[in-house]
Formats: sequence, structure tokens, C-alpha cells
Amino acid sequence: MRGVDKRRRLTAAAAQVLHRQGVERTTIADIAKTADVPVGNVYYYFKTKDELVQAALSEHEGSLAELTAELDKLPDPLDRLKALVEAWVSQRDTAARYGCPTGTLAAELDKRADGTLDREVGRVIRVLLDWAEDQFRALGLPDPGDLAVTLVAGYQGMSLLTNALRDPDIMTREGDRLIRWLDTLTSGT
Amino acid sequence: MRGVDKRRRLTAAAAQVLHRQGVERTTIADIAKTADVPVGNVYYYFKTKDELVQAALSEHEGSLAELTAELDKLPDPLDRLKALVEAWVSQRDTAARYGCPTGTLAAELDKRADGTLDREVGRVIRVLLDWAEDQFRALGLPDPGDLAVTLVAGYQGMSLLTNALRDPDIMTREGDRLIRWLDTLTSGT
DNA sequence: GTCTATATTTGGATAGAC
DNA sequence: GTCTATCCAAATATAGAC
Repeated sequence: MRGVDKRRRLTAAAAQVLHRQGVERTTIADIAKTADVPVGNVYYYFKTKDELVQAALSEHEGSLAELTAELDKLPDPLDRLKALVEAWVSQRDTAARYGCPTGTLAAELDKRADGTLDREVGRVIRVLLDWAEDQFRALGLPDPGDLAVTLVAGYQGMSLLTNALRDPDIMTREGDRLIRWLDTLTSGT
Repeated sequence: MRGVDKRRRLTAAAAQVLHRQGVERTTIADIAKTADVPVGNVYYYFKTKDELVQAALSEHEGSLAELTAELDKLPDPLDRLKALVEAWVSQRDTAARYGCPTGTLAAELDKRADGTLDREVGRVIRVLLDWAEDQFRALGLPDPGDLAVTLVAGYQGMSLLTNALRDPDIMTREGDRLIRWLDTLTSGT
């Protein structure tokens, strides 16, 4: 089953290279080279470039599922949310260089006239929003959906500024602010 | 002076089309067509595509300068900041379709290995941050720089989610939240 | 399943007539 | 200053040998 192995390598390479270079500036050859697969052979596994983008998106969705599964082991929903923020902040150097993998992909795909892939990326973002909403609801807070949007928007905003200004410290400071915000929400005053 | 006119039309067209389609998916022909200028003639005014991107960026910077100049007419810095948020929210339909002009441009340009244009876009974002910082400082608040980052990150975050989910209502709700946040900052408790 | 060679298209950029 | 025709490079995708 060497084929399965190559498919996985191509998927992993696509996720990494597309994040770093963006969709439009990445060539099939770039991905093939990173995966150490000859260019022509790529088409045996993925018929078009868009299928590689789709595979990369699924890879990011998988990482997100892994992360939330890990967080779900924590008993307290508030701790889960705080740990999520900490996980984001721990990625600050990558964010400073390349931004949030899903966020930058969404921004790029949303520019397309063809609305197939950008509906997909919207769905992945919704998975994160839904998970966060569940935590806020478990805490008994009002408007858990709005709170989830505020949290994720906070993350996307700090990622973009961190990236645009190439300054990981923004991520640290804004992460601290989000943690404090989560505390005030639940301090019941 | 027909030349000046064409240059301006090309600049305006570049700003609009690059915002809608993104840099990489926009061809010189797209911009030329929108500006109603023959393709070959474009190169008389702009030697490369990157010069057109630079021109579009300057156009956005000009719009920002116009907006802040207008806001500066308001006597109270808090009113200025609130009016800024309201100006953002009023653009919610455009944001839902194409995102924030400067933010999406920054995300795209930051993917480049060549760091010329992405330093430029960072500078434009800094202009906005500096203006906001001035307002927070005028209000006598501590850490005005951090507050400016939080405000602009809030804008970029809500723009990205609004765009990715194609939902202008997110912009309305998050805008309201930013206004309430500005109020709590200054309510002096 | 793998890989090389190549067909095809697109788009940035230029030459040169007017 | 204006515009057409075209060059050329890059990149997606395919053909077909192994």
C-alpha cells in the first residue's frame, strides 16, 4: 500500500505549503517537491489542484477535531476555553509568519467566483464556532452563539494583526485579554 | 491632460477589482477592462503589476485618511471612536462579500517571499492603529496602544468571520459589542 | 502504480506602428 | 500618448512508456 502513503504525504505537504505560500502562489510542483513525489504522479491521486486544496482543508479540519477532543477531556468548560486560547497563543510564531491556517485560507477562497471551496472553509470555521458555543452554553451564559463569534473573531483579528505586523507579542497580549474576558464573563457580577 | 485621467481611472479600478478578486486572481486585463483602457496602454502608466497593487494600496490609504480627517471634526475622542465603528458596520454588505480591503490585502501580500509590498500594507494598518491610539490617549486611558490593537483586531476579526460566513449580521452584532466595550472603558468604574 | 515528456492555456510584459 | 500584435515564461493537465 505505497499509494496510501503517498496520498498522505501529498495531503500533509499541501496543508503546509498552501498555508505558507497561499493557494494562488503555490504550484503543484511545490507540493510535489515537498512531498517528494514526481509532479506527473500527483495527478494519479488528485485530479485537479482544487482537490489538493480540499485535502489540505480536511487536514486542518482534522487538526481542529484533534485539538477539541483533547480539550474535551478537561472537566470544566471554562478551562477548555482558556486552554483553547493558550493553544492559539502557543502558535504565535507561526501566526506571525503565516497567519491562521484556516483564516487565511478562508480570506483567499472567498475571493473566488466559484463558491464550492469557500463554502467548505465556512463549514470548518462553523465547526469551531459550534464547539465554542457548546462550552459557553454549558457555562449557562446567555447568547452562547454570540459569545462564540466574539471569541473566534478575537482569534482571527489578533492572528491577522500579528501576521501583518510580524509581531508575535500581539498574540500574547491579546490572548491575555481574551483570558481576562472569559474570567469576567463567569465571575457572576 | 488625458493621461492623468487614465492613471486615476486605472488606480480606482485596481483598488476595486483587487479587493473583489484578490491580487493573484486579478489580471492586468481585468483592471484595464474595468478602467476602460486598452491592455497594452496600461504599461505606459504602470511598469509592472506590482505597481498597480501599490497604487491600489495608496488609494485605500487615502480613503482611510479621508475618514479619520472627517472623524477628527468631532470634539470628543470617544465619539470619534464610536463613529469609526459605525463607519465599519455601515460597510457590512461589502465586508460580507469581499472582506476588509486592507485586511484581505494584508493576508494575501504576507504570503509573499518578497517583503516589499507587505511592509507597505503593514504601514497602512499602523496608520489606523496610531490614529486609534491617539484617541485612547486623549481619553486618558492606560495602555492606549494595546487598546488600539484590541479595537482594530476586533474589526479585522469580525470582517473575516462576516466574509467567511457571508453574514453581514455578524458585523452588526460585533459592532454593537465594540461600542459597549468603548463605553465600559470610559464609564470610570 | 510510477514517471517523463509534452501539450495547452494563461497572463505578464514588450515591440513597434500610429 | 495610444493601441495592436506578439513574445515568452509559468503552470495546469495529459499522453503514454514502463
